[in-house]
Amino acid sequence: MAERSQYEELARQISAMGAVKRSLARLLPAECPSGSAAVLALLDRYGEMRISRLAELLAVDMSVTSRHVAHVAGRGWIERSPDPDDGRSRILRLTPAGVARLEDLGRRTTDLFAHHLKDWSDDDVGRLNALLARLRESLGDCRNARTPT
Amino acid sequence: MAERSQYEELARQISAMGAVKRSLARLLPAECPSGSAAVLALLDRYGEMRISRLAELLAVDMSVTSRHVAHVAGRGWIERSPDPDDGRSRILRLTPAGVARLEDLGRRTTDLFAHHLKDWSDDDVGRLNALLARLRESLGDCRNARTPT
DNA sequence: TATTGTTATACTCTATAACTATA
DNA sequence: TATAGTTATAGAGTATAACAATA
Repeated sequence: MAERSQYEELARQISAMGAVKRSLARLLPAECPSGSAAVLALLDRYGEMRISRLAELLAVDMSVTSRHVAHVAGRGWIERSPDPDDGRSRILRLTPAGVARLEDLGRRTTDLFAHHLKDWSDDDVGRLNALLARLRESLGDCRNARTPT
Repeated sequence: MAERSQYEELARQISAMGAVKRSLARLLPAECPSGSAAVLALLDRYGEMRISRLAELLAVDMSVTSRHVAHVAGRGWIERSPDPDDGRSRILRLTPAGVARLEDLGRRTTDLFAHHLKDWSDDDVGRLNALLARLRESLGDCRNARTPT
């Protein structure tokens, strides 16, 4: 259990990550905004899946996911085939064009980090990745169990 | 210098922080959205300042900052006094009502973290805070030096 | 002429709710 | 009746550009 002031500092840091996120987003071509890029990245990492699963991984509502998916499908970066087990669903899968697009995106972000994070060690980046993953897991179920005003 | 795959993982983690940020935002009263909360927090931490300085700290355009400031000023949480050294500027300062509002916000976020981050040590939280601060510093000047498409 | 700040406009991302189709 | 997905609508946050006032 950490001190209260550390929690407030953490809240400030999280809030300020928006600026970092925007830096990354500015790297992207106008045709492929960050929502689209996230869809492609997850399909690459976890393989084909349905929209509901994608929405879970993105941690956004299914309606939002549906729009992002429609966007990338319209560009030919993914294909939607019928789900043999459930007529209501379709299976999403990267196309070769989607893979190519994703490789381009990976190159852009890698270039940015390689330039600005020159003095970070492999371990530094790994530690940050691990802590962020843990943070998301710890806060993962905030969505449903809360006390708003 | 870290490996390429770690950079791509970092990009994914940063992108996914949006969900964590929204969890925090859902704690806030409707009257005080996250932009307003950030203004109050920075004025508390750094003391009175002008809009342009606030925009720098928020890492957001001055036009955006201007709107957030108008919102919190309208609620009486900050006051704007003329800048004796520059007739174009005004000095922003927390009011007692703003301090009270901020204390309430701090209580909410602290409660959330205390509940969900029970198994985090003081050092864990401190390490994450330090790494996030360093990340923002390393990427701090991305805004002006880039190669979009 | 340059800078501080404000406002108008537009775009992205998001959630809620209503709706269709299938289970 | 319940679930997967889509679409319409609304709201927050942001950037760009045009503008006012002062330096």
